[in-house]
Amino acid sequence: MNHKVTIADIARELNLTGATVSRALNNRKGTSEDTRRLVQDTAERMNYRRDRIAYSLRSGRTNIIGVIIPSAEINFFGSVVHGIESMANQHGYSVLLYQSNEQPEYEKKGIETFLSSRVDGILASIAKETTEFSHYLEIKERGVPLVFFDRANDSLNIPSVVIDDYKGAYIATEHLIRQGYKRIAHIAGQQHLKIFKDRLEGYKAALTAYGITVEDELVYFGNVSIASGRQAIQHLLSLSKPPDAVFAVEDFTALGAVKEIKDKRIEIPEAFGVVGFANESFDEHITPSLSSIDQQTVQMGKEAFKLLMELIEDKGDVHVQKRTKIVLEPLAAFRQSSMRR
Amino acid sequence: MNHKVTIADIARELNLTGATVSRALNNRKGTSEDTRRLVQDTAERMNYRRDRIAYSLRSGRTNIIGVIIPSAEINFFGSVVHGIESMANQHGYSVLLYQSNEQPEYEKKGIETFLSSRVDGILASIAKETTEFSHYLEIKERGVPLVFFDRANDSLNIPSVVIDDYKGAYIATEHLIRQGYKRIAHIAGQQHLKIFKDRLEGYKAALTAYGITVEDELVYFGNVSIASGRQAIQHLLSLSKPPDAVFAVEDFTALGAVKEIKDKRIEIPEAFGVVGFANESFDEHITPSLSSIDQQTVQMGKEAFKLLMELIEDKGDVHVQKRTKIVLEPLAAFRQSSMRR
DNA sequence: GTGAAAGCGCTAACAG
DNA sequence: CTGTTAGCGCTTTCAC
Repeated sequence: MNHKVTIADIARELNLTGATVSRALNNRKGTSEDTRRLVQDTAERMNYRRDRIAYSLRSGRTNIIGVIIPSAEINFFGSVVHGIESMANQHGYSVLLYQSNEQPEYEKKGIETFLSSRVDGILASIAKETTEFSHYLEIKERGVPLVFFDRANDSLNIPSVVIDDYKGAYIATEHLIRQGYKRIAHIAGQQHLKIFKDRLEGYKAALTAYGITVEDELVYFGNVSIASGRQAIQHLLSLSKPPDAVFAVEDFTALGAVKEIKDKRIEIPEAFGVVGFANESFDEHITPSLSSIDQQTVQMGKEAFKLLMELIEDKGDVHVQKRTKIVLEPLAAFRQSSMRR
Repeated sequence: MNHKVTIADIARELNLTGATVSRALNNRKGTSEDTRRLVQDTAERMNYRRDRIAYSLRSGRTNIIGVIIPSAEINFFGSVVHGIESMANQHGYSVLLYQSNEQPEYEKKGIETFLSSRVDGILASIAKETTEFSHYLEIKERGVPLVFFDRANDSLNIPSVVIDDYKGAYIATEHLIRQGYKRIAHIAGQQHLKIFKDRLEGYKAALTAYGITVEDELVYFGNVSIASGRQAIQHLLSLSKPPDAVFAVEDFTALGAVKEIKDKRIEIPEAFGVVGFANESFDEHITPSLSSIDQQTVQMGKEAFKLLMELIEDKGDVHVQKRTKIVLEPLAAFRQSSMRR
């Protein structure tokens, strides 16, 4: 472990001063072509690497962004982080990762750490348990750019990147209609979460658009789980006029539905169609393969980073005040569970 | 955006000097109880937060570790990162995340960034395409602690945390034997990768231990994919004495095998047993659910961080030279595809 | 117990 | 075109 090479070392080596070496290394104007080359070659030879800490202290920029996700163990977020990091890397930024575990206390601690680390900007997906948002507003007050992804809160007036849940639900429902299913049910999620509410709305809108009456008894309110999907099917099939298809609010719920339908020896997709939401990796491997709606996770990460970077670079500009919301298109991922034709 | 509060601000407010404030904030000895309390209260009131950049520049410590993974999109690594970040957070460290995309060029760039950022230590899983390791050795030369997880290279003499692939394969094969299967095949992976080689060895060892002769024709060398699993089954079933069970090197291969076996109308697990490796999330949702070997991903992340932290704190100690290798126990995750009894 | 002063490594003013 | 000086915010000697 040899002593770390600093600008001063290079300066000494070449009988120059630190300032000149710094200028040469950064290709600032005011250095002769000769010295610049000389300095850069020497730096290379001595294996010099700029100290980002010192650079940051002096310049006020860290080229680091903080990212808060509920958990890296959730596929969805791993995928978004993949998009974020790829794009960040491309633009010379590093990613500091923090998990909220769905708890506001962790969120707060993460934000503390990020601010203390002087990150240039923050990307965050709000924890499920969070109901009070002052810690996010503090980021704003500190003048640090912030962008929400996936889990946003419109009332905070903070830029965000989300997907169009309403439209995704609409597409899913429309697909079932076009496949000739006559009574289409919906297994809904908790309605205090906007994404689930939007999906219910999208479902209703599609039915209405095709002249089909929305029947309350065909909407089952579950809690987003495999068990909930099973219960929903049990209930729905017990109706005097049972449905012949279901759009589930999310893939695990759809999976539960599929399992229950199979247990009841009802043929999928011939006698019963199923569509989920999220395009989980298991979708294509179960039998029958599960139709779903893709949320463009990687793209979401990329867009979120790009938006954040714009905010970082426009800082102080009037622009920053402009509320921005990027809404991504959900994509159809239809498979056996709903393809009757 | 009000001006950021510094130690100097607090000192001015209290007619003290920065040195005293710093001591008081950090509970260093040499400050009266009174001033300490006063300073801490004032800091709280003024909403002071220590600047990590300045702290790092002065102290030489960042409390940041760098983590290199192939991709955050791969479940396995998301899970390990979850373990790493949880443990790091608990110990006051932050995680800087970098994806290698399986390419050595990215690895090098990530290492550059980490060293330049003065991370206190580095955790890495080697990229598949990497065959030359000088960039990793440079970390060592720089005196920065490094620990490999999952994908390690024993010849580099660098501490690592891995799972016992040999034993996992042994357990899987033994289980099939105990379930009464008589001719057990193995779909192997590329043998230049140590993990796959170890699994083949474990398979052979289990057979031998139970007095069963290892037959070369029952070992199919595939390339780790669904398609490869299907091909393997086609080949194995065409033998004059076909197997009645298979241990696949990894879950996607096992999945391909299951699909092919089902297509051939052979009953699983009655007429044919299947065990995979990795305990992928789809395992429990396919039909029949897939038996597998769990790799303790979260635990791996936690152990890796703990080991790294020890190295960071023992730095300069003789200890550091001691080669350390933590081998985690693979866990049985047996399900329908192999449970005949 | 507190203050004064120096310095971590870098860059930006200002001179020359 | 290059050097001198100062300072980012913090901690740590060394005095008093």
